[in-house]
Amino acid sequence: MAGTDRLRQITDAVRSAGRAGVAELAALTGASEMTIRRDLEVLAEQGILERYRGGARSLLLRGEEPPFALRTQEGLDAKRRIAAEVAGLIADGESVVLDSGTTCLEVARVLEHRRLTVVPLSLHAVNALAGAAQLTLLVPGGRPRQGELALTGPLTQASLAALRFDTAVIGCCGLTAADGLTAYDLDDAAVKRAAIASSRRVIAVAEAAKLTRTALAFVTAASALDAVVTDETATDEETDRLAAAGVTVRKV
Amino acid sequence: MAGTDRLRQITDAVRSAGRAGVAELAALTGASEMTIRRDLEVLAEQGILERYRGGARSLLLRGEEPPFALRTQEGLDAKRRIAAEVAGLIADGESVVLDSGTTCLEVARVLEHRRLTVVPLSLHAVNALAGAAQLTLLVPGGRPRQGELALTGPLTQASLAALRFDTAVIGCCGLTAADGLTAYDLDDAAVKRAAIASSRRVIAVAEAAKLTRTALAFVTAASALDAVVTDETATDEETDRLAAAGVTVRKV
DNA sequence: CGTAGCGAACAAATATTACGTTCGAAAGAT
DNA sequence: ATCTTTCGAACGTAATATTTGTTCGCTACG
Repeated sequence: MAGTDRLRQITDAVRSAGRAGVAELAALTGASEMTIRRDLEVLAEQGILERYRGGARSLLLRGEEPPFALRTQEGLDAKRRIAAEVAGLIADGESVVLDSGTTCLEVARVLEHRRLTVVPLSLHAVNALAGAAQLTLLVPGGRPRQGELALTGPLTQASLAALRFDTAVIGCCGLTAADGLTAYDLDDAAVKRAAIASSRRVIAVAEAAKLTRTALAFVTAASALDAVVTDETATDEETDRLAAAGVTVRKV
Repeated sequence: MAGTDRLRQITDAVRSAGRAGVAELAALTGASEMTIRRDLEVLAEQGILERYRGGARSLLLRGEEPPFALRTQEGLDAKRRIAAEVAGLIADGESVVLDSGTTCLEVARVLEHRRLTVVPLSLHAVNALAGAAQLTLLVPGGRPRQGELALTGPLTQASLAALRFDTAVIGCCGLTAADGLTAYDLDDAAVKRAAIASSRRVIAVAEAAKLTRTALAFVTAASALDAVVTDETATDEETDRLAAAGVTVRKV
């Protein structure tokens, strides 16, 4: 799909200016106005922007998390490498709780043909694993959040409380030695905590960018993590601080 | 896809004869042997048949339930009509538990844009409803059964026990006044019972063919049902008996 | 060790999707 | 109320993906 690139352009333009006109976007992308309108329709459906006559305004507040569909594409290579590394840390036969988020989705894809018990906390991962014959898939209950399809709420908490895992693979929005592992969404954070509480070992996955960020909801201190897998662009400064907190850090 | 028709032909031929050769199937369908081999590969992956050198043998035991992918297509019209009728019986704002099975999947599709709280017992229905903005989707926990993707097990039971519904829409494998509502799978039957136990009103959906069948696992007596929606090809004989048991019967 | 069947690789045909253009209708401006 | 602009449905075309057939070296089985 050549349109993906254009959708990105439109999203960026609308987000940075707050709003943009159809003609303007057509000139920017080189596509016809009709195509732009169709794109805007798609993006509006994803909740990324809001249409008005003649253009669209951004619904993405600065500082807010960009939508899932966008994040899946970003740094895909790094995510794949991280996922492969995580897969290497998990032994056959283990039971694993797999957090929501795009990085964890890549982990799901890598685990598809392994002999494991996996409990994914996002429907995206559930779908990725639904066809796997070897793997024992267990779905926790919960309310899927729009777009993200992350399961949260009392049903999720109850499901996790009823289970015990060898390993938790946890994604995050921010992770620093000082502020610990943080998330944007409070409900998500509660689920992550429940997953960690039911697990013997915790592996956090975080692209380099996240090691310099702190999000709203505190999940757990860095010292509670057993391992962090990040990508090679992470600075030693950050990773050394995590290592000092007693975490095994892997850059890939 | 023109191939769907051919897959059906192959499935039928292999099932009725027990096994069939590649050349034979190529002659039957008018396709090349290579195409037949590819088809057999697909069907083998779905667990419908088993390949051997020169052909394939059926894995579908007589009397056993055919796989999900096949059943979705069968009597689709009747299922759609039944689904529309069920949708009419449900008022906005209700909370609904929606059983697994192909007929209930059609019900899910019809409910997509309604303002309801829906708890589907199959991941197929979950996926059909995941994009719906109006609708409050709640996923029960559980272990998805291969192909069917029906959620079963203690997690499902626990999720259902924690909820109360206005309406349960229940599918079945067999439904007669004498034997009640029955299912092929014991775990499924347990989930159906739990769903019924948490619901104020129970609507059963059943194509006409099911009104003459009885499957292994007993779920509930016909008298426990509030309504049955079936298609027009159902005989009065059957529907009258159900009506006599105190069930409202709708033929569409 | 020969032969029938297999499946990878390539090529052709076909279906699907994306895109642009036109045009009648609707929204907003004057 | 009228005019202008934008919208989106409908259609045709181009690009792309999927399906199907053919060839050919390889493998399993007799």
